Amino acid sequence: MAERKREKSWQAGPVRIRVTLPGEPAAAPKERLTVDRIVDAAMGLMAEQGYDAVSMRSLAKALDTGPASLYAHVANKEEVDQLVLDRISAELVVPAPDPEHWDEQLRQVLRDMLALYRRHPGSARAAIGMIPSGMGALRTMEGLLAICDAGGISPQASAWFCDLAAAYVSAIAVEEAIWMQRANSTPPGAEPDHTAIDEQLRAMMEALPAAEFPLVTSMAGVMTAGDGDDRFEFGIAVLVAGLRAVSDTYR
Amino acid sequence: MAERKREKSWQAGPVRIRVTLPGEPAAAPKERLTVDRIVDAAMGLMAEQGYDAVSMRSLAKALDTGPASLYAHVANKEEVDQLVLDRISAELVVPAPDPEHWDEQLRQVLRDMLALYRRHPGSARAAIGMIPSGMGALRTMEGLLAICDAGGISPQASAWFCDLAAAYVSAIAVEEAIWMQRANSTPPGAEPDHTAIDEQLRAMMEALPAAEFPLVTSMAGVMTAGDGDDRFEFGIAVLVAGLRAVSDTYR
DNA sequence: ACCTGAACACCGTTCAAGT
DNA sequence: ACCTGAACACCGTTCAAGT
Repeated sequence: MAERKREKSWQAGPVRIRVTLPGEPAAAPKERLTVDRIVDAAMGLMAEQGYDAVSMRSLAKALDTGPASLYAHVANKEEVDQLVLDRISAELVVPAPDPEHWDEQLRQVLRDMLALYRRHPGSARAAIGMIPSGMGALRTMEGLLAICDAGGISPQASAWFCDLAAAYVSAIAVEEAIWMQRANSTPPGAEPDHTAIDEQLRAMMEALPAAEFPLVTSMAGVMTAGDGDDRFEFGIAVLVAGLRAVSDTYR
Repeated sequence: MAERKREKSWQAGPVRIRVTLPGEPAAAPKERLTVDRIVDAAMGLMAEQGYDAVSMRSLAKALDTGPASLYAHVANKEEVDQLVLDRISAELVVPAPDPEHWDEQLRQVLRDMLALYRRHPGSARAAIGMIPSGMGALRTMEGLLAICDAGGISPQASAWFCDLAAAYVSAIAVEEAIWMQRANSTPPGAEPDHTAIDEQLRAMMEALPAAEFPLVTSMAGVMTAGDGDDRFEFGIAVLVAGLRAVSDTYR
């Protein structure tokens, strides 16, 4: 880690020569703080220890300074979150629209969005309540609109669908992130262990008074069936089928 | 407030007689701490100042004790959130299923869920990542399953739809709550001022390079159209129509 | 059994001072 | 222009001590 820092400091910027006197321990030539380095550190902390581990103070420590130094480069923690999301969303590629397969394309983009959140554990938590105004998010929107258009979906329905889909995917991602953190000692990044929690949940539902909860008790199995992917696949199937069904009434 | 406390302390529990010596200032006879009073205080703080204003410390201050005292009645902050949600969810009434109007009934329950979150500002934030295991949430599930069943929806689709719907509604509610808090000085509780934010967002989209963002720029108007209710109405229309369309493939 | 004060290990943000 | 130390006003939780 410290090794990588030193390398970079030789690559970037004007060369800074440092004379190390014989006895003196080779003090790490402190690299200048930049927005990019702050974002790098934030993503690293998130990936390793989850969203809650990212604070202005932990960030500063990771960058080997005090928290106050960060404020010369970012306005506040919210801006850090925004920047992290911008960086991440650049990874998503939306395919050119194919009118024959617009619905499968739509579902695939939603799958890719969830995969993106999963690939960057903690990022979903940062996305809560964020208005997606970064270039990456806008590119994704443009792509989604193009696919909807190719599918003959009305503009109003397409536009609102972007909202709906983003809300759904991020909600699922946040849920997963929190479960993972709760089922602790699991390293963040892996998919949450649905089966373990579901087993408990199922037992709880079955133990409910059948008179008051006839359906929940009898359907406990089906309610806790499937892993995260199964449920997500159902979710995006509902969304896209619903969009098709509703499109004409929102012209 | 101190007045109300004194009243209650005379009503409930064994009578406690307090002799006040002439010169002594009439010290408020401190009411015993209970889980209910903690939940009351939490809901009050949330309603008045939003979710972030509820901390174990602010809660303790509102109850006129130190934070440590709370831990005799609740395990931690998460349990407080859980208890608040349990309390709130008891307010939701799910109608008896009417096979003729199952889809409208479903949409109405989702509307009521959002209304519930709005009526208790901050509650949506508490719901993030919470597994709905309280009695209120389970009753709501039972009701939703009954309506789906009346509509001929397959059990697997019904079960997963409960998840999907809950995720969507709470995501919207959280979004609204955060926007409201950001558009500060607005008292929590009212609907967020969509028009103001959307005007800005629309201008931003229209200012984008048209070559790279042909659809976003040309559809800026339609993308920012409608208030929260319009968008939510679209969302639940998509959800319910999608459920109908997809039901048979999930048997 | 319930409550308390004090402490521990944290937060985000600001600001005067340094280089 | 950029960085720093120190401070301000907070967090959740624990724990020994009191009643």
